[in-house]
Formats: sequence, C-alpha cells, structure tokens
Amino acid sequence: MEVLPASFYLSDDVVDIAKKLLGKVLHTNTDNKLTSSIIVETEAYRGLDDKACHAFGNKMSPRTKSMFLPGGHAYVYLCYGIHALMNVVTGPEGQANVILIRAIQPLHGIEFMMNRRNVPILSPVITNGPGKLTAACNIQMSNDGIPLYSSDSPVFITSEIELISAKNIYEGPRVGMTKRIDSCAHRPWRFYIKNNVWVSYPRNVDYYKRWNIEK
DNA sequence: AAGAGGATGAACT
DNA sequence: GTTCATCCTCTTG
Repeated sequence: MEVLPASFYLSDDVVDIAKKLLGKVLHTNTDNKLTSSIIVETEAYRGLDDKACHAFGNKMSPRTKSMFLPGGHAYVYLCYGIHALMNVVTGPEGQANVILIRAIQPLHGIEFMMNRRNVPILSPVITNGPGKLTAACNIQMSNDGIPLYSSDSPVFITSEIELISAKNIYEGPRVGMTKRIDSCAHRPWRFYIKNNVWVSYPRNVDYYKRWNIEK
C-alpha cells in the first residue's frame, strides 16, 4: 500500500474524490498505538455553494481556516461540544472543499479501538459513525490541519486493498441535514460501499439487536 | 453581550 | 421515539 500523495486530493471535484476515497485505508498513529481501517462511508461538502458546508461562500473563520489548506490535510472540528469529526481537505489552497469520514472498517489495531470505545464485543458499533471512529482512533482537535500524505503524520491515508467499482457505491442524501440547508440538503453527496456492514445506520436501529449481540 | 443551535452518540421510556 | 450531554460558533442587537 502506498501513501496517497498530495496530488490525489488536488482536484476541485470534491464529489469525485469522496467516491474515490471509498476503499482507501486510513492509518492512525496516536498514543503510540497503530490502527488501520478501510474507509467505507464519506460525505462531500463544497465551500463555494453548499449551505451545509461550514465555509459556505468560501468564508474563512477561525474554525474553518484549515479547510482552506491545500488538499491532503485534515479538518477536525468539535461537534455538539463533544465529538471531534474528521474531514479530508481537498482542492487547491483557498478552496474549502472537504470530505467527512463517516465510517470505517477496522483492519489492524482492533483491540485498541475496542478499548478506546469501551465496547467489549467486536461489532460495527465501534466505528460506524463520524464521532465513533475518531474516538476509536483517538483523533482529536489537536490533529486539525495536519497532513494526511506523510506516513510520519499521526493520521495518513494509503491506497486501497481492493478497488471499489462504481456499481458498488451507494449515493444518497447526507445525514443530519435540516430545513435550514434547504435545497442543499437533498444533494446526494453521501457515499458508501454497498452491502458493507460497517457503514453508519439510522439512529433508531439497535446495532446489538441487528447483529444479534448480547450486551 | 446574549442566545440559539449543531455534519452526534448514548441512555432512556 | 425522546432527551440530554456539552461547548463552540455564528448571528443578532
């Protein structure tokens, strides 16, 4: 597996990169612990004309300044005052296009992820949501703005193990959009690998039940 | 200066 | 299905 170079993220077509990110491998080296996981679910956010994007209108603020870095950096922000959510910055410098990582499929370091999540039994609940996977990988606000194209970085991304073909990619509306976002809410900019059990799931589904796991 | 609300998750009834 | 934890950011005045 090769570390993806900064050029991988340079296109201004954030939707295209969001699809290409599926199947790529997310590595973390935090707390002296290594993990790797397949990216199975992403969402695209486009600064220029997307009301759902924090930097709508390409407007910079203290929070969003790392979104304007050149492609291949991390944008990490605090959601609901509790969860650090991890995004991949794309496009040339000055363009606030980012991709939210919504779910991953663990490959290595699974025991670390389970410990950090305090979940005793292996199941998708450890990483099937944007706040869950950052907790599992110990990705924090301090990782905002770091590069993802260097294996020295605490978080980096490498090529896929198996290429995901277009027919195996689901396209649908993004999660958590409200009326305030109006038309942008319906943009089908959420992508996930079809039939992959590690993707996030609607809030009212009990995963323990779904996977027949005893609590 | 103040207040509302959020790209969520967990624990309830 | 509902509620709350928790705090930052943005909007409004």
